Amino acid sequence: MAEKTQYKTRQREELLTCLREKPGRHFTAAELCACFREKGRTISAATVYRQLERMVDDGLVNKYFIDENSGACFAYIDPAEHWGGGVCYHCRCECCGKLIHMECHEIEALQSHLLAEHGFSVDPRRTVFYGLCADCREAEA
Amino acid sequence: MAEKTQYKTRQREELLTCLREKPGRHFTAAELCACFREKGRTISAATVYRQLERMVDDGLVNKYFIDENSGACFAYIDPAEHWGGGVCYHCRCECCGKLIHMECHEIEALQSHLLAEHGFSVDPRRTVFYGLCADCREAEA
DNA sequence: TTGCGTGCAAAGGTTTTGCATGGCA
DNA sequence: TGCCATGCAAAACCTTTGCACGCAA
Repeated sequence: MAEKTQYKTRQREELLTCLREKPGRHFTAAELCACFREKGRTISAATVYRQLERMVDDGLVNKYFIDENSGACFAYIDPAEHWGGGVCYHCRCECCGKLIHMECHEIEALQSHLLAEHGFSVDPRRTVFYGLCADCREAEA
Repeated sequence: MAEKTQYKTRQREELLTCLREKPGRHFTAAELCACFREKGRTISAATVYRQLERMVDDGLVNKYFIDENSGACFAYIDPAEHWGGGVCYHCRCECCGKLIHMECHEIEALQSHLLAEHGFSVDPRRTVFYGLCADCREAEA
């Protein structure tokens, strides 16, 4: 992956810090820019995108397409907390719109099954389970 | 869902015709506009988006995000393929766009697990597994 | 010093919105 | 007739790109 020399610039380091501060949480590019602004630091949107693209290539960060109304999301892959590649799945409640992060062995097992028995390799970055969350199911009853 | 009166306009009917002509195939908004142009018919992009949004709300059409570099895709939901008896899930190949219909006990088992252990009730009609099909995985290797 | 990274601004594409007009029921 | 849908254009967005300058090694 990381074929080219990589400089340790201030922007790159602070970007990684922002991402690592909330492990498992996903950020849009705009949210990361805001994260810099809150700390009185600066970064340009172009740099955010360029660095994130590189981090995705290097396997440091995952890119998700979850929310149809905003852009792509990025999340740091915590090697300590994540098992099996550091990917979590997402569930979207059709009723309240809530997004649920889920690390679940059964989903991982299904992923293996689909690959082994159906030849289909699931991409967790884009796969979202749609349905009803516990709160909304309760409210409906 | 369909709360408001819905007029049968020329544009709406022809849009549905375009979508139904190639069942299971997904179209971008731009492709649908092109589809009209080829037939010597006209429609504005705004109308395409407004009608598609409504069709998604009404459960006539699914909205997909397959290609990160182009926009959203829309596909007509063939009622014949969605019988009431068995649970049918869909897998979408991100590479060739193929839609795979799948009846799989493991997926249903996962569905039960998510409901029992996580309180999340999956909606199979809207949930799509994105990834790579067997053919495209082979081609990549 | 060398060449990669950055910022800025402009361009690219997709999708949404405001407003006047047109058309269905 | 009363609304709703449409078309057009502009705007809003997200993301990429070109170019000159700055900075890490």
